[in-house]
Amino acid sequence: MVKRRTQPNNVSHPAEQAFRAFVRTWGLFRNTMEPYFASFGISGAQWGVLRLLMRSEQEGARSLRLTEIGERLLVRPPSVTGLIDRLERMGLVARKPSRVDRRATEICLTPQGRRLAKRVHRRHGHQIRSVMSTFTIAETRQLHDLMLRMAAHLEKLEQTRPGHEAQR
Amino acid sequence: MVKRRTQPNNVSHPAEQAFRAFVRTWGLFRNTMEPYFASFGISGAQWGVLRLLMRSEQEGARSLRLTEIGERLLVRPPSVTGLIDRLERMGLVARKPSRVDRRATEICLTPQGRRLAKRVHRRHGHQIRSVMSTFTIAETRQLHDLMLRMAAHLEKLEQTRPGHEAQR
DNA sequence: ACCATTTAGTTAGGAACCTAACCTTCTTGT
DNA sequence: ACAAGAAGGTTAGGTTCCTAACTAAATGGT
Repeated sequence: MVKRRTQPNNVSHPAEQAFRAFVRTWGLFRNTMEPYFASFGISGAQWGVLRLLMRSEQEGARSLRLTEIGERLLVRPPSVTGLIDRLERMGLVARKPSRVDRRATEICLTPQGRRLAKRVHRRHGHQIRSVMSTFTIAETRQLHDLMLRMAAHLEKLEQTRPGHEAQR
Repeated sequence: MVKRRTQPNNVSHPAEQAFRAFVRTWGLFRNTMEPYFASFGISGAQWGVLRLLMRSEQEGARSLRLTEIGERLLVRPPSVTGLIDRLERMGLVARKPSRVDRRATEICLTPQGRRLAKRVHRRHGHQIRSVMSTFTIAETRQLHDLMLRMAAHLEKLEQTRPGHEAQR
């Protein structure tokens, strides 16, 4: 019985420690953010959509397609369908058929959705700075840099993953 | 109409940039890890449970309570119930009533669950190092440190949050 | 001793993800 | 021109999370 490539018990590779810390921190982050969004009557994912629509309005685009929303939020089409269904039922968002492509649906904010998005946006900077307030500016930039690098790496991994032909 | 505490359009605070990068990276991370776990026929959450049980076996404790599992995985009791239900149905885990506390249930690995956990564990180091392979060792340690600090901060925030009496 | 509270776990119902399979409509190769 | 394939979106069914409300057992104060 040969022991190979195995760390001594309880002493793991630095990569594994960082990996676990990342997972755990995400859990705590989620547990912090969801109640915050709930205080506005929405979820984190819903804020993602509202924010995206608000942004694209500011850039002159009045609406987005489901597919575009999914790509930007890293979520697959069926999830977007459900997300938009609920936002539409809440009166925050509206679907309208695209003129140029009869398969496509355009999503835009309703006036009520726009008001809510602005209300959240006004408080959001506060919330973010509160969550990030343990870090100095230098550390914040370090984190930003590490996250961008990791994201780029994961995107590259995804492209080279087997069984990855036509999807996404 | 006074503009206060608002960043010029599209140029956000460093904290906000890091925050967004963290969220986006998590999305990519999830999209990488879930298919990996799926190749073993389990989910990330299920691996969390199997790993915890494997660890506690190594430390001499043959079983864990639902509540303990939930605390360690940062998940609430009803989620643990469902998670264990499915693992039990898959034959990877078994429930048995505690002798010392008739309210409590002890969860332990079945032989099949133990075999699977070991099989995943053998590949897991590889997978982790592949995900983290963009980082130098120094950067990995930096990430680890930042994550631990952020986790500690979020735990502190949680304790000072209003409406937080007897839960968790 | 006994009643009130706390703790362990479950159930019910809802949101956010996923894959697989499907219908339409657009695009493209011949 | 037209059939094959790609692309936009939905439906079906499953997992993982949540809160609220519940049962049963343990604990603790008087």
